[in-house]
Amino acid sequence: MIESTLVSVDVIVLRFDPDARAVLVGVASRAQEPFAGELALPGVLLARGERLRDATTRAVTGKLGLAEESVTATGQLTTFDEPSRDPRGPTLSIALWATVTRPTGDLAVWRRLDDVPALAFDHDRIVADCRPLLADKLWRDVPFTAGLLGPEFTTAQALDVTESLTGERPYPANLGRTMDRVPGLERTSQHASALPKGGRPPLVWRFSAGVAPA
Amino acid sequence: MIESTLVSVDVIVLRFDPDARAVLVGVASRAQEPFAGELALPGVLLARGERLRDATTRAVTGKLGLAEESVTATGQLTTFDEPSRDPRGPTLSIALWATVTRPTGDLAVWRRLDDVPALAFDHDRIVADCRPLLADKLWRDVPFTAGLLGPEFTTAQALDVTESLTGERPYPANLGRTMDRVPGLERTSQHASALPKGGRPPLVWRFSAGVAPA
DNA sequence: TAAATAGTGTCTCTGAGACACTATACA
DNA sequence: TGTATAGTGTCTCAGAGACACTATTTA
Repeated sequence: MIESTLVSVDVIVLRFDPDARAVLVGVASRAQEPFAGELALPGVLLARGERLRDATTRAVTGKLGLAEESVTATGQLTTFDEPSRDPRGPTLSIALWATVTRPTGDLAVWRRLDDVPALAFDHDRIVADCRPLLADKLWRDVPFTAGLLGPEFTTAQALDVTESLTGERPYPANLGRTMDRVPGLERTSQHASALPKGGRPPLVWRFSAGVAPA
Repeated sequence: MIESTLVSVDVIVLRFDPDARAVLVGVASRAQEPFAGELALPGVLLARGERLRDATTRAVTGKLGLAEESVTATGQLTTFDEPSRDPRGPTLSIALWATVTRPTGDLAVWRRLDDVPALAFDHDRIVADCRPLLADKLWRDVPFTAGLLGPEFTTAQALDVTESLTGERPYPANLGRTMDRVPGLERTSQHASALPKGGRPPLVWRFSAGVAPA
């Protein structure tokens, strides 16, 4: 019988912060060696028979201190198999994404996706390699998009999220046409509450019931 | 210490057969229980510290009986985590692709990608879920494309491969423009040898040295 | 010359990008 | 009325798709 590899699950936890007008990544200070005290992506060892989705939730709740209900969507990215990535020995790392709602009283350090600090293990590489994959999901992967933006949002917020993920801010008219083609997303005629600094109140976009997160 | 999950690697082995004018998948009859005698994708358990690339080669050589040199390119697809997928107990399955050259004296059963027979485990599902991912790689993932078609090929062969993977046969002129934009692929002015049934001899496309498989 | 195959020129349609212009709020 | 924000109409350009037409071989 072959001795099997350990499998860890490392999660890129994303959240849109309307005040910061940016997508944030949740990382946490490591409690134990190796890399104690350094920032790292939340990760756990996959238990025998455990689903990836469950391990993702376990990492987000256990390492970032978020409530289970705040996880709005999850999914796979890629697998990293460099044997020396963990000094304790060879482990496979399955990279996953999770979108979460604004947390209350969590342990996480939230940093802008375009300004992620140095992380432990090979987590810098995981973030770098997975960023294009995440950017590609926006407006194409409906659960990802709905999980990130929530059931209702304005065009300006959609612009902010797009800029955070792709690095480029599209023209509003063009983004509007992109959104018109997203299944389950509809342009409402409802106006959002007025802005603090004046200006025309924005219209609201809404994901229909089957698609929107709880 | 958490008891860790077993990780298996299941490979979708692809090869272009110019005579059949189609992309073929290599499967093999299982030698042992469970599912002894049934066809299955070549797969192995990932050893501790083993790279995915090495496990892929091991599966292709061990289960299909191909030479190591016939593997021209490999890559990741997705991970399947359904706990009941293997009756022996919960295992994670990492699906990978490999492209190979025409084998000599192998154990494999080669079937057209559009006519894959019923397979053991959840391999039907793996093939079904991964087909769109494979189709998406053609002309976009250069190692995949070069591995499948080899260093030199004709437009007609490119049409056959495209039809096998996507289900639709493009117009030659349009496919030519797609290929013009593939980095490392060049349209030569060299004619292939004349055809058995008459007709204009086709031009040859060539992958440049750094890109083409050995 | 007919049949079979290969290759090209070009029209159309769609979607991304760019930008000027219009609309609606607060001070 | 000025400033700040939001939203729209439309031009342009690139790429996908479609197709008619031309080219080169064998029988």
